[in-house]
Parts: sequence; C-alpha cells; structure tokens
Amino acid sequence: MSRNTAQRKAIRRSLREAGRPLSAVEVLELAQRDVPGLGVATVYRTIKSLIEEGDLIAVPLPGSSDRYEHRDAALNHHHHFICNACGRAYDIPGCTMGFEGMAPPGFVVSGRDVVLYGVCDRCGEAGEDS
Amino acid sequence: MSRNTAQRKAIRRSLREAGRPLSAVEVLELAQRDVPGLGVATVYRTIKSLIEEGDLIAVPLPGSSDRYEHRDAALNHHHHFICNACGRAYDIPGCTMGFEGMAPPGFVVSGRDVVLYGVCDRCGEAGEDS
DNA sequence: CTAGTTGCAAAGCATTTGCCTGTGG
DNA sequence: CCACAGGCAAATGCTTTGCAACTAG
Repeated sequence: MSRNTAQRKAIRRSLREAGRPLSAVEVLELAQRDVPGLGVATVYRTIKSLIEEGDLIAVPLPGSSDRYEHRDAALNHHHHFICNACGRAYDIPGCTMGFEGMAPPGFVVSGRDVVLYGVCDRCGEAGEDS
Repeated sequence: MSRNTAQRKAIRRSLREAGRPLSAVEVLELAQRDVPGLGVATVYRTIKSLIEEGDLIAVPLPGSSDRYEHRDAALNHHHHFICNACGRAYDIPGCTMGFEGMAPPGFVVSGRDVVLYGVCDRCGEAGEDS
C-alpha cells in the first residue's frame, strides 16, 4: 500500500536522522534536500499515514504546533524540552511519576505530559560570549 | 485607558467566575449571556489587552488552543488537567519539582509545564451508570 | 466631543482536501 | 497498466486586523 516513493523515503529519513521530534516544516526543509520539489501537503499526508501505520507518533506541545518522532523514540517514556531561543524540541529520557495522586477527588488521571523550557546546548554555546 | 464597557465587564466576569482556565470560545459563550451581540473578535482583543495589563495569563496546552485565567489563580504555581471527555481544562494545585536536573548536560531549564489527562469529576459521574 | 471600543467581514497562518497528472510495481 | 501518490491550489478552522459606526467619560 505504501509505494516507497522518493518523497516518502526522504521524509522517513529526515525523521530518522534528526534524533529529536520535528515539526512539519522542519521535516519539509530537511526532506527537500533530497526532493527539492516536495510540497507541504505531501509532508502532512505522509506524516499522517506514517502515524496510522504506527511508525510515527505525534507530539503535541503547549503553544506550538505538533512535532513528530519515531515510535521507537517514544517507547521508553520520556518528556520534552523546548528551547526558548531556537524553538527546537528535544527528547528528555526518564520518566517522572507521582502525579496520579495530585488530582482532586473525582478526577481520574490516565496520562500526563511534562514539558521543560529553557535554552538548549546549541543556543547556550552561541550566547556564552558575555 | 480601559473603558469598562459592558462587553469587557462580561468577559472579566466570565473568567472570574469560571474557576478554571477558559478557552476563547468558552469566554465568548459565557459572556454572551450578559451581552448577546458579543463577537469573537472582541473576546480575543479584550483577552489580549487584559493579558497586557497583567490581569490575565495565557495557558498554552498541548494539542488544544490556549486557555486564559486570572493571574491570581496562577500565582500559586500549579499544573493543569484536561478532561478527555469534555475537553475542559482545570487547575491542579500543587507544585512538583525535581525536573531541573533531568535535562542533558548543556541544557538550562528555566520552566516547566505539567499537564495531566483523564476524566473530570463531572464526566466521571455521568458515565458511572454501567 | 473624541479617542478607545465594537461588530462585521476580510486577512492570515497552519493544516487539510480536491483534483488531475505522474509513476511505482 | 492503473491505483496510489504527489503537486498545486482552494478550503478549512482558529485567531487577528481593517474599518466605519458607536459610546464611555
């Protein structure tokens, strides 16, 4: 069913090699290196089908558009980091718990999202010349 | 500079009485009880000016549009809960920490968002007739 | 009186869909 | 060959903005 076209290959490769969750635009830009004529619609359509196939998961973040990463990366439960300088998202390994009991009575907790904000290593380096 | 119009009063009142963070549409619907002709644009504009005045804060949530709540409500640091059934957002009192050390070396953490998902008390009751 | 405020409608953005051409298998 | 995939452009949904009429102070 999936026809393994050049564009699909480029999109998969971008996500695989990024090592962090990518936004649709980031995927587009990376994949366009392989397939210059690639359009946004194709990126969105391919991402959606990859999610349906179970290869990719969507990472919703507060205040910014969804990122996407390989299911494998999400298997070991982790949280995310957003750089206030460059806006990139990163994975943070490790699972924190103890939230389930925080909810008021009558509320049933079934999941959680933890997002840290700050400055990433790359942006930290760049601004160190104080 | 703020002219204390009927619509502004209605919007402030909705947010004050809700007791939880409201989306723009929720504000609109509540405020329209007082001012039937109220338009969305006014809600967004008023919310923005209330934020600039420091009365309101925006609450960005993963995967859904921003909610807004009184600054006072946000003063005692807290997290948020989103009901998977009705989509409403709630405040959860209490501050969890110990995240700052989780970031990889080179990453500086300056803030965090914790969002819990599940079923709220209202929706829990409704579905209890099993 | 008159600058800030409002409602409406149009403009922006990011994402989605329709449609017709292109192509992998 | 031909159904799926892709590119373009139009359509969406949410938020913002332009503008002329309106009103609080």
